[in-house]
Amino acid sequence: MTRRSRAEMLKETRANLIKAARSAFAEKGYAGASMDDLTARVGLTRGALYHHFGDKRGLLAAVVEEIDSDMAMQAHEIGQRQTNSWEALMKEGEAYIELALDPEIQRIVLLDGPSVLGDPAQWPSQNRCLQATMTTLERLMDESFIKPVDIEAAARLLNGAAMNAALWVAGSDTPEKVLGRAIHAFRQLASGLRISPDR
Amino acid sequence: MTRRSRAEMLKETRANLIKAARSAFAEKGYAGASMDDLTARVGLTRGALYHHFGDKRGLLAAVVEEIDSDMAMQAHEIGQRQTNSWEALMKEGEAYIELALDPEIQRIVLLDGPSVLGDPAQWPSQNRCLQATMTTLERLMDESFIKPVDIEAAARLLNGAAMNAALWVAGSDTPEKVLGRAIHAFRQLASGLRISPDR
DNA sequence: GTACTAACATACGCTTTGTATGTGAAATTC
DNA sequence: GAATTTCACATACAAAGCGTATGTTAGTAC
Repeated sequence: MTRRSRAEMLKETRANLIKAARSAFAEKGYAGASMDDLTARVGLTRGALYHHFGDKRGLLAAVVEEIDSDMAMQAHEIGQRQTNSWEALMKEGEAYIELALDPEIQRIVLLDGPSVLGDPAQWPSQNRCLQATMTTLERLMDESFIKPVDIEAAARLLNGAAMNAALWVAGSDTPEKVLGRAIHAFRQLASGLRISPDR
Repeated sequence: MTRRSRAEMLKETRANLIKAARSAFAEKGYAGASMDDLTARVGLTRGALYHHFGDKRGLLAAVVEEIDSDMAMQAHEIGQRQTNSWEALMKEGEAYIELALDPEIQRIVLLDGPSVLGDPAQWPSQNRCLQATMTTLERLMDESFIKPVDIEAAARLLNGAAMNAALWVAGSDTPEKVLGRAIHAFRQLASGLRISPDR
């Protein structure tokens, strides 16, 4: 029998709303997205939304959490594929920059997110991207690849640089070209953390 | 006679509106600030606002331009006070971080600005902070203090790092302590651009 | 002094948000 | 297995805010 349990339907509704919100927020921006339209598009009304997420902000928080999680996973996985620890950090940073080329991520996480939810570093999702970078940095320090740095501070600045680079790339007329320049500069900056003054 | 010319009154009205907007946006955030309240506080109605700035966004743009200008001036001036070119860049960066501790700058320029007006680097004000950093970097390159880097790319990432650091500092429980950590990390990252592998 | 324009004020409609209340079906209790 | 509670929504309502269209008044040009 195709009968779905109540819990299953609940999860599906939540997922549907979040999915719709992702595209709506990405297209119209947070302020421009109408909750009536959003919910109607998945065959519901605002009643469902306020039941599940409390308010419009709550929905954005859920969306951001999901995207943030995705980003951290992908970037960290790419980093893990590297054998060289230093390259792992570099590729991870590059991955953030490239991931942020996605308009959805741009608009929702980089632009509207901070405005509505405040400093990303203090999001309930604890900014998994930051966590991932910190983990990588710790490993580098253990292996004496980098100077004894303040891990959190370094991770924050590195991430900030990467995110800003992403905005730059995405906003440019020739993203492909600018991407290369951004990545190169990222590597140069990061090299400031290394022990051996890289080549 | 205390008679003011028409042009003077116009300028004064604009200035009054911008001033009121600065505090209103800083306090309530862009979305939360009511244009009715805002204009009433300086003895006007929304009519004046829409006449001078077109719409709410236009007012924010004007406010951001003013603040951005102030920031760049102050930071650059601090940089110019240094005799050592490298220290100039460092102090300039530190100045940005410290300036951004001002809640007004935080909320308006770092959080709401990008959300409403888009990527700061593409603001009509051309982001004077970025321009200032680029100027300083160029000088450093001429004097062979730093490697031959992509000036724009380096400036963008540096600024991004600084701004992110500022958010971190401001959001922390012990801003004074965190400020030191942020500045130190900033210097370490920036050293990646130097030719001599600083001490 | 007449015509025009700049600098506002007033009035209105539309959209949107949040909340308060209703409802039916499933789950629980006994 | 009937009664009751609870969940997952829908509906209705009130309030606020934005933008626009339309006055209105004071200065300016000629």
